[in-house]
Amino acid sequence: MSTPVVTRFAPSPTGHLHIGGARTAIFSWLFAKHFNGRFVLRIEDTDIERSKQEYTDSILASMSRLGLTWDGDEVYQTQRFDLYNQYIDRLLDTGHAYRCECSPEEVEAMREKARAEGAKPRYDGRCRCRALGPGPGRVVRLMAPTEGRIVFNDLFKGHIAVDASELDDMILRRADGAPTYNLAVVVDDIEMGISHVIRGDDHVNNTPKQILIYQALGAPLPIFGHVPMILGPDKQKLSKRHGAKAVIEYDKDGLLPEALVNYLARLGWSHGDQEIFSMDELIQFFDGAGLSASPACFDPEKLLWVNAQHLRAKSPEEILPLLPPFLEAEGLPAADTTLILRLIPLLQPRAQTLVDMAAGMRPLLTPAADLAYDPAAVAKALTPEVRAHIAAIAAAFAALPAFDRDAVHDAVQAYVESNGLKFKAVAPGLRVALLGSTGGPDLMDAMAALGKAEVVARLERAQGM
RNA sequence: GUCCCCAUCGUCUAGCCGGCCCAGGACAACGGCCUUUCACGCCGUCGACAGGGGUUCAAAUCCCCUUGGGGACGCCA
Repeated sequence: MSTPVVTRFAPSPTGHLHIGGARTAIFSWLFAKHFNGRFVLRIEDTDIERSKQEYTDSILASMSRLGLTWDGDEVYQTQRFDLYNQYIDRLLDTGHAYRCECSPEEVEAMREKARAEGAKPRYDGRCRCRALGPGPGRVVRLMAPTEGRIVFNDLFKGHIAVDASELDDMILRRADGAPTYNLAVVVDDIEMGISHVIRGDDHVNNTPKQILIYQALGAPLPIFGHVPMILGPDKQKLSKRHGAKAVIEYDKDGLLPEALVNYLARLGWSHGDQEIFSMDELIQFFDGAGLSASPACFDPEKLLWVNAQHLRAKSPEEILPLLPPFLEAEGLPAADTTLILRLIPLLQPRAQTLVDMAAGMRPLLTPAADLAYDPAAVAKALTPEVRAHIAAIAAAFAALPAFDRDAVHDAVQAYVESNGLKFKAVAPGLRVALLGSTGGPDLMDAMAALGKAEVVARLERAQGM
C-alpha cells in the first residue's frame, strides 16, 4: 500500500483570495481528489500585523464557493507556537541550531558587504561556535551545512538544485520568541502528514531552505510541486488593473464558479484539445502531469468564453435561482419565475455571463407601458404601412385560441401570405414594436414566451410611438 | 548585483526519450454560410518553433551560449 496523498492549501489571511492563489488551491485540491487523498487547509496567520479575521472568512467563503472543500478543521498557525518551539528546542538540543545575538543592523551590514562583493546577501555565521545560551535579543538560527548541493525533483518543474553556499543560517525563532515562516511551514507539513507540498512558484527558493530543516529534523521529505505564476495579459505581474480580482468579485460579474475553476485549471495545463471540463473531469484527468513549467498570462476574453460554454450547458432550472441578484441589479422584476424560466433559453446563446443574461431580459421583462423604444429603429421599421400590418396581426393574435410558438408563427405566416407579402416585410417592424429595438432573441420564441395579452398590449402601444 | 526557474501563433496550449510537423487545437481578430435582428452554430483566413552555434543522415524536439521573461534573496508570509 502506497502512502496516502495529503495536500494542503496554506494562505495567509492578509487579503482576499485572488485568482493566483485560487489556481494554486485548485491544482492542490485536484491532485488530492484524483488520488483519493485528503486536502487540508492551514491559515498562516503568524503575521499578526497584517492578518485579519475578515480575510480568513473571505478566503474560506471563496474556497467553498469554488467547490474546493477541505477535510477536517482549518489549522491556525497562531495556535501552535508551543509545537513550533518544541521543534526548535529539539534542533537546539541536537546541535542543529544555535543562538545568535547579532543585531538586525549588524546582519544588514553583512548583507551589504556581500552585495558589494557581488555575492548573495547572507548572514556570515559569526555566532555559530559561540554556544550562546538564552538571552534577550537573541534569535535561534539553523546550523546549515556550508557545502554540498541541495537537490529535489519538483513535481511540475523537474530537477532543481541549489548550492549550499547560497543559503545562510536562517532564523528559526525571532528575538521575540515567535517562530519564523520557514520553520512553521516545515513543522506543520510534517505534523499534518502532507505528502505533496503543492504551492506557488514564489516558494521554489524557500524549498532548499526548508529541506535543510527537514534534514536537521531527520524527517522524510514530502514531494514538492510548484505551480507557475499567472501574469497579466501584458506579461507583467498580475495586478488589479488586469482583472486580477478577488474570487468573490467574479460572482458579481456573473461568472459561474465552475467556469472559473475550468478556466484557471486549463491555464497552464491541458488535456489534449479539450477546453471545457466539468469538476469531475478535472479530477479524473489531473494527475500532476502536463502542468506547464512556465508562467501563463491571464486572458479575460477566454474566461468569458469558457463561462459562456458552461452557461449554455446548464438547464434553465439550474440558472433560474442564480438570476435574481442580477435582475435586481438591472432594476428588473424577478418575481415571475415562470416567465423568466421561459426566457432563459432565449438568452442562453446570447449571454456570456449572468449579467449579460439579466440585461438581455430587459426588453422582455419590462412591462409594456414602460418599454423603451429606440427612436431610430422606430423611424426606420415602423412606417405607416407596417403599422397597419401590425395592427392587423395584433387583431389576428387576439383571436388565437392557443398562443404557442407554432400558433404565433402560423398566424403571422397566414397574414403575410394572404396579403402577398414577404415575411421580411413585417418582421423588423414587428420586432421593434414588440421589443423596442432591432436586436434580441427569435421573434416567435419571444412572443410565445411573453404570452398573448402582453404581446397584444405591446403591439398596440407601439402604434402610438 | 547574486541565485533559481522558464522560453511554440497576440493569448492558452499540442508536439518535446529526434523523422508521422513547411507544426495541430482553443480564445481573440478577419471573411463567408445560416438567418426577421442580435447571437449560437458551421466553414475558412491571418498567425509561432526568441537568436546564434553545435550533435545528427535528420532538431520545435538533444547540448552550449546569447537575449528575453518570471521568481527569490527579511527577526514578511
